[in-house]
Amino acid sequence: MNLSKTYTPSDHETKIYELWENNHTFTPKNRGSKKSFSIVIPPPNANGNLHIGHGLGFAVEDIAVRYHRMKGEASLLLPGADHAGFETWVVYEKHLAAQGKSRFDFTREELYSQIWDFVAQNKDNYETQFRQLGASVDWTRYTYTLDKKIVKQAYSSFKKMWDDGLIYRAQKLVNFCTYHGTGFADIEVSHKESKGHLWHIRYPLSDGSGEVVVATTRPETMLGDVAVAVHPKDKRYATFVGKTVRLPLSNRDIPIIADDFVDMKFGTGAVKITPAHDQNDYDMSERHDLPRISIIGHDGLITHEAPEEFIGLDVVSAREKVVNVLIAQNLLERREEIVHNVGHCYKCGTVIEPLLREQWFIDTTPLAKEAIKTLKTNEISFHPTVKKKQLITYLEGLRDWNISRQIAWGIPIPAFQSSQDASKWIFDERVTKESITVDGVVYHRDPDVFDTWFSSSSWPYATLDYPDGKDFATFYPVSVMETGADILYPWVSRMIMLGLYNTGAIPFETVYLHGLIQDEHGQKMSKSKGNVVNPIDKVLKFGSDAFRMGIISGESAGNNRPYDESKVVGARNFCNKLWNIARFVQEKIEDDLASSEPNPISDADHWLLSKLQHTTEVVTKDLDNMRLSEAYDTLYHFVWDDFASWYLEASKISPNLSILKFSLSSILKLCHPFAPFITEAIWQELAWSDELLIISPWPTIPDASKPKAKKFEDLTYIITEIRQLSKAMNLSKPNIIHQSATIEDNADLITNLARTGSIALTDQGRGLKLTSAKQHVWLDIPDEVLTSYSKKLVERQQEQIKLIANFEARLSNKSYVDHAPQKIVDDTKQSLSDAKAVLETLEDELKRLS
RNA sequence: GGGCGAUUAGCUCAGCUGGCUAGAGCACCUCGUUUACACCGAGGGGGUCGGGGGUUCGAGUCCCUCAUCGCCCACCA
Repeated sequence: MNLSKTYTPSDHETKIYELWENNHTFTPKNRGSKKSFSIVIPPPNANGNLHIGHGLGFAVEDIAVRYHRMKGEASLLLPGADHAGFETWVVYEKHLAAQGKSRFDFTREELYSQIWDFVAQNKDNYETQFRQLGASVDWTRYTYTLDKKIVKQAYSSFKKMWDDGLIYRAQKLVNFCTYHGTGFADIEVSHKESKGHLWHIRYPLSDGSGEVVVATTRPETMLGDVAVAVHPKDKRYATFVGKTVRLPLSNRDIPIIADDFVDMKFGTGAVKITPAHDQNDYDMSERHDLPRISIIGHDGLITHEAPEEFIGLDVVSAREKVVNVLIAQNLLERREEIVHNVGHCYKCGTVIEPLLREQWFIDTTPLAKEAIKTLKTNEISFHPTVKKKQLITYLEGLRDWNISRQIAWGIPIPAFQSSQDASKWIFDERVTKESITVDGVVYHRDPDVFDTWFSSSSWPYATLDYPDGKDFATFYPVSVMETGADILYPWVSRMIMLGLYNTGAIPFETVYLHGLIQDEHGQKMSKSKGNVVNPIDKVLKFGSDAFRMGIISGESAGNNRPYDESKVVGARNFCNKLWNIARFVQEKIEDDLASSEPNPISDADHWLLSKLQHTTEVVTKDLDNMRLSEAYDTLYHFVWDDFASWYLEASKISPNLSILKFSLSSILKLCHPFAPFITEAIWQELAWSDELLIISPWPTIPDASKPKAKKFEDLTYIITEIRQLSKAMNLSKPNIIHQSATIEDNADLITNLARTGSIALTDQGRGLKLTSAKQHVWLDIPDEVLTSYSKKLVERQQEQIKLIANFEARLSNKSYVDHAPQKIVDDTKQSLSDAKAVLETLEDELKRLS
């Protein structure tokens, strides 16, 4: 074996990943075992590069899967890629624009196939990045969201809902982006506070007996007004209800109606009603049976429904012109500045227009009801728990889901419209045909595609070959759904609804939501701000293991967190520590290939074994509960502080090869889920190891002698105190005298670790007595030297006095002694007597000095 | 307008069901070439856990309230 001084990740990572892959270690084994563990990866956009959120997500997922794999469970991490309908569409449109073209230059089929190729070009890139991050995904089960089985599932979900009457087609208001030319679900609209105006416009009564002043933020929509509404109890307008006003500009007579919805306190208390361009007004039109006049088209321009002079204007120009005409006719009473919420397209920022359009909708009421019921019975656990409550609240207020999208890139909706009766639609999967003939009637294909979230709602079981696949039987429900907290509503909620609806079972047992990684200043990362941290850059710079440990360090479910490179650096250093620990152990063991069971002899051996046992228990429990950061922290300190700083140092005096071997092996196993590459790289170098670390069993640690472990523990306190005192008094190799067999037995150890001079037994103590352990140990120093330390002694004396007062007060409180658990009271008594002993020692020394 | 979260060392954060004489990493200070590691070793300084009130023998941890910051949802024209 020949390990270099520092660990160089790039020398190993590619080779190690190939080693795992070539040995098919990612494909689940032990299918017959009682337990299985599965995670299906939230498929990243096949077209894009992985971002830091994926880096975090994969780290969490891969740690969990590697742990369960080592526990001997059939473990699956299923990789995938998302065609990401709208997201990719946006990218491709930019790509077209760069070539001076647009979507209007091609047919839908042409676009679809062009984008297919465009995405395929990036596939290699994408898979390379998965490998660089060390994700132990089973490539044989790689699934693309446009794979046949996923499309098939989308169609069968659609058909089932159609048959169950949950799918309906209706002309309703749709959130429409006029730039991208497509509608969105409510949840995809991004609301932003914007400055605007509230315009007060005079609407004269048709009979000339007066006027009603309405207040609106969108004067141009008055071209589509069909009524004016007031509150039924509003005395100001009581006599107006039932009359009509002559709508300015359009010169139509429209009724004044009464409706509870109107807020008397807002504006003038009179609202103009434009059902085709406002959700509230639409709802009111349903209640009062009002017509709907669309005056803004899907192109964002004023339609022919409007008066001649406005036709073809965009919304902004139309607004300006309407206002000018109103001013000219003296119909504008005043203008008020206000701040209100306006919906925007989350991609391009265009103001979303609510427009009338025929779309496919899912009646979500029964689906949400089932989901809420399931959530309330705690069948699915959440990290963090608070998200479940939020999800229930969201589902309780859910509106029907518009699943039609007017883009070319996506799964075509398998529905055809009758050429004879526009209201008649049939389900048919022959979507590659523009029209089909059924029973002599010609039907035309719906040109729209599904909302991507609709097909991805079935991801947990469609990937596992629902309903008949072996994987479905073994791995469903998925053990952990790990994803970003930001897609709780659009994705997680729908997977639960659709999973229950389609399979009759929960889609996953646990939801783990990670927060957003922000830049180092807590700002959201975005390309436009130029503050994006590329995970692959960090992998190349610090190593894959360092990146993943750095990124999960401090991770707590659901919390957003700034990227902290110092954690990655710390993790890189930790990797190097592991490397050098291995070098040291290998050097001691040399070619001793005899495999031997751990055979603890010295106090240090017992101490190390008991620490290792405790660490293993804690780490196992934390991993079971997805407390990854805590597990990592525990391991880090065990490896660095207990094993390297104490045990290895002690081993320099008298090495126990069996314990060195056993503990290094155990450490590599425990660290493997967190740092897969370096642990495997070391494992492959070890003379005594066999097989592959990735599939070796999770460690079990034998019991050690508690009293012996305690003896070493005391030694660590004594050594630390000697170091402290030496430093404080600037001593070089102080001599030690004592009356302790433990010290006698471990004199060499103390000499080396505490850098002391001679160590000798004594009848009579002198110098400075140590206070950290029960053994009688003195630093053999003259009183003159001790005097220099007296100030510190007084400080320590004061501390002890305070402590003692504290403990005594507690123990003299009868309520405390009566109510607190016995163990707590005993501990306090122990602490008190310890503190008193320390104080006594300190006071003796001070007395002598004075 | 509703809902949720956060506020602990200079920075980023742990602290799960109340027992803490409050922790970690980084940063900072001092010393150190002891043959695994300077991506290191040893030692050290630094916090009245946002303010106020309450429950309790005991509160960073539970409750109320205020303040500040953040996120999400919502149809105030």
